[in-house]
Amino acid sequence: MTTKQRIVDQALKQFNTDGVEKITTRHIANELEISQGNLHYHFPNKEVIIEQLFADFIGELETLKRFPEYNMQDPNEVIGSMTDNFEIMLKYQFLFRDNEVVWRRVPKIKADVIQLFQSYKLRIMELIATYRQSGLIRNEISDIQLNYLADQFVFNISTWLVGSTYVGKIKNPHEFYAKTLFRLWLPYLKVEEMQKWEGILTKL
Amino acid sequence: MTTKQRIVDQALKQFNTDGVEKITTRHIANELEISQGNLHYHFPNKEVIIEQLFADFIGELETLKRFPEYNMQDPNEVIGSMTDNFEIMLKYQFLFRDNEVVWRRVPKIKADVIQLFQSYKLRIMELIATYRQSGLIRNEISDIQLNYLADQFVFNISTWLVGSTYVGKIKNPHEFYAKTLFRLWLPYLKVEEMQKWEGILTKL
DNA sequence: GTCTATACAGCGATAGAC
DNA sequence: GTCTATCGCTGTATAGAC
Repeated sequence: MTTKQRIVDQALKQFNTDGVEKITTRHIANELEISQGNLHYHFPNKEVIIEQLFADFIGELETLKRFPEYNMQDPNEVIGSMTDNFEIMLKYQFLFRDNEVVWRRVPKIKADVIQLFQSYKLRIMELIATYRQSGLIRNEISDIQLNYLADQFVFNISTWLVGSTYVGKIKNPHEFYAKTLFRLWLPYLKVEEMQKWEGILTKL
Repeated sequence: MTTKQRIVDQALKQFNTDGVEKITTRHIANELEISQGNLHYHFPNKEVIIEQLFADFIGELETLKRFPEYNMQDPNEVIGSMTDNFEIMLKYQFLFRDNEVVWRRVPKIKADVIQLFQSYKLRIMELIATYRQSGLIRNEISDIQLNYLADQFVFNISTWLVGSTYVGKIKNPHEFYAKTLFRLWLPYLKVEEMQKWEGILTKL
């Protein structure tokens, strides 16, 4: 492994555990037992390390299957899709837990993250439309409320890493919160479908 | 106004706009046109200022009417109750936007905030039980799902200030998100009730 | 209570030897 | 590519005069 890669890996580790504002280039260098001078040879400053980590995050997201490749009529695949996404977010959790700190240092990341979640909303709205055409969704639910449902999905996706700290430790948080996210659907489904989906959930 | 109070007010202002990790005692003193030495006479360090602000936050929360004093059968009062809470959270928003940074500096605040939101969950569960007894809630909804609804309320309350930054600027965010929170109820209500409540919402 | 002055530690960044 | 040495800046904290 190259020194450059070791720096990135170690930075991620320490950002996640100790916070991006506390960890300095010195801390990272010390932990790796290399000199600061060496670290600064590879990265001129902390911002560039953060940018690299964000690029890695986006890169990993793009290795995932795309929505159309999942069979979203199958609840298990829906949960699987969410779990995959959440696992990557968990790996780069400092980007979301300390989002304000990161954004103040590297404003470009804010714009990119916002755009990312907006694209999620579009995909979820398409999914809702599909479910509706398939007759899964209750007829009494208004369009406004369905748009709200999409907002709630995005809201949960974008803030679960913050909200989870209020709840406490969980073994596999990415799996747990994927299932939690899935529960958002239930009261919007027709009764038979709701009970079927809830059955799947309790068996997992 | 005493110097001590002026320091607290100015600190809150700058923490909210520029971030608690960036603002130092020097910044606050400069902005107030007093010396650092003077500031340190009143507050030994930044942590104590933060603790003071948190105490003020709790103090303001306690001036609110308590749940039983609201008529929670009246949707308008439900929204009003949420709006009141959100307004105070908005005033002290750095505590929630930069929660991790604050907690790393003053760990006690983390424990207190977690406890606060847990007490919210209990109150919401009581409210759900009341609504259920009044026959407002759909019979098909399982107990697990109702517990989940309470979790969703707490989740939304604890993270709305984070989630709102992903959405964009809004004039009166505390009002807007109180209404948003209110919409969580709708798909859990019996149809006639749901339509009544949704009607109230669109009129506001 | 408020000021000036100062000490001290830690961070970011660079120069220069190997 | 890696090291040591060092500089300038900023943040925290204290001493002492008024």
